[in-house]
Amino acid sequence: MEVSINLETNVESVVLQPDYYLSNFKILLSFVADRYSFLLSEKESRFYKTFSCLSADAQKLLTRCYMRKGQLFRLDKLNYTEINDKDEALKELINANLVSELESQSVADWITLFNKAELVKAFNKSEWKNFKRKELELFVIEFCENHDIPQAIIDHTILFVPSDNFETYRLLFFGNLRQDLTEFVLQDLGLMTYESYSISDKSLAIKNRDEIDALKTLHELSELIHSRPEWTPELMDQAIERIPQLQSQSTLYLRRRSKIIYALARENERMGEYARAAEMYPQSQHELARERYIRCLEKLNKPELAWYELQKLDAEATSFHDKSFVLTFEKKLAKRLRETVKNRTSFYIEEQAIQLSRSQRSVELDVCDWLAQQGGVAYWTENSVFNTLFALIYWQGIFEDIEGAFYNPFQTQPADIYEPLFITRRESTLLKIRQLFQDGSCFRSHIRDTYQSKYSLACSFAHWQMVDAELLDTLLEKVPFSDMDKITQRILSSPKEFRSGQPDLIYFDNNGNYELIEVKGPGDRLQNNQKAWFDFYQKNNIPHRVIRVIYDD
DNA sequence: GGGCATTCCG
DNA sequence: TTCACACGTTCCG
DNA sequence: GAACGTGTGTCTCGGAATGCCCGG
Ligand SMILES: [Mn+2]
Ligand SMILES: [Mn+2]
Repeated sequence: MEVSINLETNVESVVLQPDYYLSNFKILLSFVADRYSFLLSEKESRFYKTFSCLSADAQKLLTRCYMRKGQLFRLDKLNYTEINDKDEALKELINANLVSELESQSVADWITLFNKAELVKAFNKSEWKNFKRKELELFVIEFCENHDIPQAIIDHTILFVPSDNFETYRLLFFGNLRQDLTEFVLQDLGLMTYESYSISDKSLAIKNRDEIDALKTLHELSELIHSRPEWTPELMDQAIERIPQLQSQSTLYLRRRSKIIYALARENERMGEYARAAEMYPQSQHELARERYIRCLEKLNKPELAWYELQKLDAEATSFHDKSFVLTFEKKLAKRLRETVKNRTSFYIEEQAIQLSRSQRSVELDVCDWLAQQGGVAYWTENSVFNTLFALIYWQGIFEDIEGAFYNPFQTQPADIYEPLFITRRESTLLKIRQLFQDGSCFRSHIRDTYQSKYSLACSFAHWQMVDAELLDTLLEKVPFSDMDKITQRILSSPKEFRSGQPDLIYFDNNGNYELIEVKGPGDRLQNNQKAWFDFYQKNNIPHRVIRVIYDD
């Protein structure tokens, strides 16, 4: 039986209104004003009122600025045909205190707004022409210390458009600061379609005022870390100083704070600051924080404490990663402390070595071809196959209207998907789904129905382009339901831990069998999360293989 | 002038 | 705003 | 072998414009 697919909407046929972005911006503002007014400061509430009273031109100009990067703009670069009277709009915005002309004389503020040619010309220094951007900036800065800023620069009107109010609205609307107004456009153009869950009045991303400021700070720290700066002790001090100390049980807040603390502590390790790192890790709920903490204790010459923490971790360890860490690290510590270690069986798996001649393509594709020569067909899918099946099977649970799970219209997964309570909150729905499978015959139609009705809807686990209708048919035909069920149940038990680590290939031979195959190049080895899956396959009689490629040179 | 990254836009 | 994976180097017992 | 750092392809799309660098 074939799986048919709804045709996607024709992207070309969609034409947006000239003021599409203003409509979207207004939707965002009113959504927040309706749901979160109890969190807004006086200033933020006034912002909404003030904005609403502006002329359409002024609203458009301000929104256009918010859509751009940064808070400083050259007036001559703000050109929009749909704005009738830019100068009048600007006057309005300045009167409303939403925009001001830049007063700062600081070079660093305006220098990025000019390109090299403009700077060379404005300073009338043709000898600077061949400098690289970085060098040129140094000369400009030095020159401005002793001279007036050239008229050619001053002649440009530079606008300062503070975005802190908008950032608050954006944070409350999305529940994060990574999404922005382009979400609306992508949806309107039909490039992205979201599941139509309902968002109740009580389903809020943030519930305390203090969390707003804390989350903003965490986002700034996250951007700092992501920019990979040169970590000097001073910079690190400043960063750590900024970590919010707010006591809140909000999982959103704790998760993001834990991530920042972990990243900064890890950076302290690289700087050799093990003592400080060891102070930080216990404050983080990051899944690797306990391991790093113990490593730091060992570096700090506290093997007894490290041993104690390691035994504690061993008793509580649930993840394969923690267990294998305990296994290797206790040997190292035991030697030092003359302790004895329990005899544990470590993971082992046989590899099949094959010899191939070098090609231009990836080793995975080489093995796909090799398998095809043996008969049958192989797909390079990594995690996408079983994550997609997981989504298809448990879709109704994943997108169930649970309070707090969905708080903006552009989510690809519920907010609590990585929490242990995810399953408990959806217990009855998940049970109903499982009951469908009691007689073992309904699962195919359940999966097919979901595939057909939800096809192309955005879900962080569903990879529609990777698992096309043909592959889905093959899967349903060749993979026994009991295997599919075991694997997807495992993903359900901890989506965060088990959404990765699945092998490279899925292979279907000519005798109706399937097999999960990990390809390893000459210098590559199984990673921990890959071992965890193979361990699971071994214990559950799921067909699996590791193929080691050797190139004949 | 080509190659590449970033930004803006719909 | 990654994240998942592969690959190369260094270090140590 | 263990541990670490880094590179690469996914990136929520795809095109146009801009800016920078580098080699001819
Ligand atoms: Mn792989
Ligand atoms: Mn592989």
